Amino acid sequence: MEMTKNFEPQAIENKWYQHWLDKQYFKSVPDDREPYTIVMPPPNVTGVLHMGHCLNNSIQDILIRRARMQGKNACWVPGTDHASIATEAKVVGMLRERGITKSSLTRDEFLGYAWEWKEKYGGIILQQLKKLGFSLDWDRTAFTMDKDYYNSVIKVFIELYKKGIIYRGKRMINWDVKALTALSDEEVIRKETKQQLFHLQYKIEDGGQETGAEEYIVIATVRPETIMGDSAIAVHPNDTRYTHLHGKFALVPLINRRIPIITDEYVTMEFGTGALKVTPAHDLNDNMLGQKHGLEVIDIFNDNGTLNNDAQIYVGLDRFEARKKIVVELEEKGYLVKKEDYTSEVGYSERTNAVVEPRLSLQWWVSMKELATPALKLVMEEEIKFYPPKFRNLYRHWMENIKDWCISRQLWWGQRIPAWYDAEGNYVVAETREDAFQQFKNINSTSTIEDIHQDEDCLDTWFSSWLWPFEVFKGYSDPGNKEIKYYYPTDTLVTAPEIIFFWVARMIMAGVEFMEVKPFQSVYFTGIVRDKQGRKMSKSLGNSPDLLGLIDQYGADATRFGIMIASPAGNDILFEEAALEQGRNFNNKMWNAVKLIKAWEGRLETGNQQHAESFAVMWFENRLNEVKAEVDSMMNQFRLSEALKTIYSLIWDDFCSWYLEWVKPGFEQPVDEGVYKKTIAFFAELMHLLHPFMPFITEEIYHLLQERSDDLCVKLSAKNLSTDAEILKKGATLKDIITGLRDVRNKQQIKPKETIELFIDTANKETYSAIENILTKQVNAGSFTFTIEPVAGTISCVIGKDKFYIKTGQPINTGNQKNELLKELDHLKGFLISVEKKLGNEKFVSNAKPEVLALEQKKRSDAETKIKVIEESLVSLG
RNA sequence: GGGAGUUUAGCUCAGUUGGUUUAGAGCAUCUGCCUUACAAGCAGAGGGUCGGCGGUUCGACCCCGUCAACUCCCACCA
Repeated sequence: MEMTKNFEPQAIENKWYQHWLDKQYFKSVPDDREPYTIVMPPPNVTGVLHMGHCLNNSIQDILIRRARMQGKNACWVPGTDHASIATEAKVVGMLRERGITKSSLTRDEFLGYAWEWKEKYGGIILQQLKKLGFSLDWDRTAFTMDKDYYNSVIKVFIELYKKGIIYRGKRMINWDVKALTALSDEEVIRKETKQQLFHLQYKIEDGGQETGAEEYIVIATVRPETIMGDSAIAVHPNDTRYTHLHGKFALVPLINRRIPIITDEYVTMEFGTGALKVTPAHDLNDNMLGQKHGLEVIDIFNDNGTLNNDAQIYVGLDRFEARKKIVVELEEKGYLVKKEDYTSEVGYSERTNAVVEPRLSLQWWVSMKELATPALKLVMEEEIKFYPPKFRNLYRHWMENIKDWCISRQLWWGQRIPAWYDAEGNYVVAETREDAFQQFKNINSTSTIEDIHQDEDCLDTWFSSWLWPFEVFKGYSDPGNKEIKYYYPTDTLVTAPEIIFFWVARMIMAGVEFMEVKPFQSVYFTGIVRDKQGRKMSKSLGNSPDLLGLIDQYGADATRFGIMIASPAGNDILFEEAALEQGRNFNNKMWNAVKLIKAWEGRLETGNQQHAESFAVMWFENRLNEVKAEVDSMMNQFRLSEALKTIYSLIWDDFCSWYLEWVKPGFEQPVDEGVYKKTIAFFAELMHLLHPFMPFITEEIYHLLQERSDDLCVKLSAKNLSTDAEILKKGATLKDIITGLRDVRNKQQIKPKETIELFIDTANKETYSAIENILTKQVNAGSFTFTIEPVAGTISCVIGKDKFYIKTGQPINTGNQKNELLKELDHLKGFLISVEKKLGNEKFVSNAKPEVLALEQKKRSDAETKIKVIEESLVSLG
């Protein structure tokens, strides 16, 4: 069979992915095996594949494929999140293009369009994931708005309400005065904005009685139009400028309302005048101060940002118009003492670009304290392990300072809040209208069933995704079913640290609350994918590479390699296309190794095995086992990037550069069949080891190596075998000698094709019997002779404790050689001095552990021997 | 403002309870090779007072203190 010059991924990727699907290798059903479960963090249904997904899911696929090959029942659940805000925005945008406004539609009409949109465009990302070879159980594809899932979210709401954990309350939220909706913090964009800071003076009530002059206190504000909502003026308790005013009252300009002067350490003395006007209805911090000091809350705005009756003046005027007018009036009446330019961050609505108005509003909340306590404990006691562990601190800090969770959103796309209101404004929480009606009757409401209406708002997306690890197995909607009992708790959650609070923490809470068991054993936090300059990849910077284009160009395996090789757990990864090139080159390396081995097929012989070949086979077998154990240990610690590097080096260096060169026959020479079979077996094992990282090429090579009826994808790992340290050491020595002699050849500028005569002065002749043939082949030596004295007219060098003499046809550059030896001698002498210093130190000798002492002594004697050998060589050089 | 983390070769990172030859890898660089698997390759090499200073110790990349630089998270200084 003819193999292409280089590996061509496109040709084989679709073939194998389809084959794996046809064979249902990714499908999981409960059985007797140990389960290994991962639930994929559901991407937004509107999402398209980017680097973050590639990294995240590559890691999951590596874990899942490895578990599958270890004989576990691997189950990886795909799915998407309805992403209420993002999706609703997309649908609104789509409607706008068609000339339809959301406000012209009924809720049902809008949802009709939304579902239509979801069916058409949603889940593109899932198709894209297939391109990367991810072994997800597609039959399990879940969606947070699936019927059962939706119902579970509603039932969870009702359950928590009944437990008193969910409540309705008036709190500060971000209000969009154009869209007339609350916004989540994520939808608020902060922008540096040029403003003016106004210094206003408030008259002190009964101030300046001693002097007879009127007394004022000056505050600084960027929002003079809100003074009518002021409830206090706050100063720092230690601010001596205002000590005499503690406990007094001031009068709000223009409306002359009497407000107290309070003290609070929150006030920064250095800022502005050190006096702060407190407007609890229109500023989050002021609201906090208001609650603390029991201040009145005066809301002076309507929903649309105009002033209401409580403002008393400028009623009906827009807030910014009112600002202009009130500044003029304040100035005219002498209240404005100073005006300065000032830049600060102002929040704008992501969708309407309106300046966000902090506003008190009735919303639904989840009380977090009682949910957080057990969830914190699980992580602190390492019942749930975090990788890397530094995130435990972050988690603890947040959980200990947790705030209640606002879960209502003024959106239609999502689970509709199951709260019902009667004509009198009473409310109940119920799954259905009928149920709600019954409850109203019980509280003697006079409303008819037609009078009552459901809450218009829907729930925060995270209020559905926090159920993900168990509800994908219907753990809540069908408690105790076979699947939830088998798959839950899941094994590893792989996610970004950015959503540790939004999602990870809440899943832990939900797991404990509703399943009474933690949702996963461990959490692996990935890094953030950055560009070469360390910038976060983002749409606006335009620095996100075209992932699908890269896959086309380099292949899925190379893409996976490129992103995994540079991503230690929890560290950000700097993405470079060069890493993908490295992956592509690695593919070619393996591809060409297959070509080499396949070329031997026609010239197999039996009973021709050389000493050298059997050493090579023995050595590689041990080396392979050694690395397999290392890889296992790294994988168990989630050191995936290191594991991949280790496998890469095993294949490229140990297998291709050393082993294959050692067993490679000369031109048109026969190959021993035993060696050939062993080589095929090694290669297959290497593919097995690499498969979780690079599934396509490994499966392809596995089948190219020999006709098979099985597939690598589901091939079970063999037990790890023990290794023979002696053979490994001998192999390492052999490598050192070969490298050392090649170095001499290079430095002496001996042409690669020129053969040399090699003489060896060694105390361990028997060591060389096994490796002699390999050695001569690898350094292109025409002869190999033992000697016990220097050989005249040769280049000498010392490797380990053995001396080598190289005879060549070329004239010898003794100067070069001498310099090399002197350099080496210098290094050794310096080293010896440091060791002797240590051994000459009485305290070291008496304190160090015996094995450390013995080691130092060995270092000394080794160094002494080497120095002696080099000095002899120098003497013979003259 | 609070908290956490990072600082080791030109770049990206390893370095596992302080002692395993005066620090390792990949990429990049340099030198020599179109050697019958692979030039997207082969062979070899160079390159680091482990951020600064101080301390503990017989011994510090590793432990402690301090300073500096950078990063992230939380917190809407009006």
